Amino acid sequence: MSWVSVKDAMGGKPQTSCTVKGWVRTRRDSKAGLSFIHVNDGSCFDNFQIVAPADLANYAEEIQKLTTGCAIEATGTLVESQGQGQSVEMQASDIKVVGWVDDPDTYPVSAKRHTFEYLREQAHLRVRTNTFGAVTRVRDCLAQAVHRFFHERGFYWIHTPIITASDCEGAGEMFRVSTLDIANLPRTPEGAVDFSQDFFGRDAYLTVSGQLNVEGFACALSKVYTFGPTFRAENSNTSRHLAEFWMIEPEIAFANLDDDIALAVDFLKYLFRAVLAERADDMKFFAERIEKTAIERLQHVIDSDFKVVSYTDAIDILTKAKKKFEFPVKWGTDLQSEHERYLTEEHFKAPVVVRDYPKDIKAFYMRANDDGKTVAAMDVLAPGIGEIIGGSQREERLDKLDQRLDEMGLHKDDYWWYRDLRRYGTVPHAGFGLGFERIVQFVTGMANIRDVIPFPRTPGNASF
RNA sequence: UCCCCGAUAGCUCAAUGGUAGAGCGAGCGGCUGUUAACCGCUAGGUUCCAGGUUCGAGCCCUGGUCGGGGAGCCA
Repeated sequence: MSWVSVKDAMGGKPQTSCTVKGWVRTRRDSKAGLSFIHVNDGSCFDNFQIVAPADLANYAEEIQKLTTGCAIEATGTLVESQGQGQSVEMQASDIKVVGWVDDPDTYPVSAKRHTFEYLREQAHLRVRTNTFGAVTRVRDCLAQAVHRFFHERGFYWIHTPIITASDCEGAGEMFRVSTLDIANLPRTPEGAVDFSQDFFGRDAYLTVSGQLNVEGFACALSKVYTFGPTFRAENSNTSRHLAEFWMIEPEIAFANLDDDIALAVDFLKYLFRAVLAERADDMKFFAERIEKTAIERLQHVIDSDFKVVSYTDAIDILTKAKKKFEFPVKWGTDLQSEHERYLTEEHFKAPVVVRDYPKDIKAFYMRANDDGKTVAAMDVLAPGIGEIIGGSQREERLDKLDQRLDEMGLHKDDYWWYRDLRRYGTVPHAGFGLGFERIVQFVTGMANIRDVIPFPRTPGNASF
């Protein structure tokens, strides 16, 4: 039998017949001889009102026993609603109960307010709530927009490896990947674990970044990006960190830091426009119930000219600021989040790009500037959230790259293929990285990053 | 990982070291073209786990687990 989504039913023509399927959110009985059933199937934020007349064959036996969470299939005629709150509803002629709720008293997602902390323990059911349904749709909208943005501009999506044999990526603690018997590890004569007997014939890890890999593809296909899972084994217990998260990393060839910044600005504006246009229903909910400024702050970023300021000038601004900072402002040290927030929220009152950071606080692959002190790195700071993007122009000159590897005590042999890219037709290139969940957080206003990913993985928690 | 706070009914929270309570949810009934409706009644407890102090521990002490806020690290 054909059926339609709740979204389509609500936009349907009165006096037409259809079937909808979904899960009961609430049921109210009226002694006027009918029940009101609100059904949601995830196709949109709103619930669909089904009017069940008492003369349905299963009215007393089943309809009046429906509780939150039951799955039903309802067939009837669309009519203009006699009540407030919806324009179209269904006058049902047949309602089948597809799945009952085993014990309504202990149904974990009953029709009442729940804390996000509690719902996190019910991650398989929390998506049936208004908030998590909305988060899921917005997350999908953003993911689709990410691919659309790059596709429209001729970028290729590169599936960089999840497993890496490179333990020198330097971006954080890594998860080891191994098939060795932990209870009975093979040993070398010296007593070390013998990874030559492991699956890959050496030690291996889960990736912390696809950047080094994707640089190779940029130096052949010109415009590329990664969008995939990323893993950090850091013992971080914050509302902004996950052990498993999704990261987006574009990389462009024949490009400098200015091109990189322009791309980042376009990218953010594109994503925010997409979500405002496509998920107005969910964004209205976030603005009403989660974060009052959810919509206006996206619009603000879309309408703003991003300010671009050098790190050195940013230090100057912070030094002259009347505000007292907990951490001292000093050239050569990284900006604290309080410093970043001052720049974007108080001084510029707009999104800010800070560029040209001291080389000693940045990674080896960032391109040395002519001043000998700074590198072509940039961070995009947004009001209300702080750092949202980090990127750089990459060092394409082999002698300069080797110099940095030496200075930082890294072994050239470990980077042989990365160095090859500088030996064979090297070109200026640049890119940036952005944590997908942080964008979802910024857009929705959700305070904890664990609530914007379906099944969060954090230290001490890999449930579900 | 560090600092601070917390864990009691399905959920959110009360309870001077002395009989464990309320609201919501659930069940039953009433009322109503209703909107997370409203009114009444009923049921519902290994007080996170393991020890300890005490005549007596939800409450005090020790250790642990998990959660929250902040910090660091970052995306």
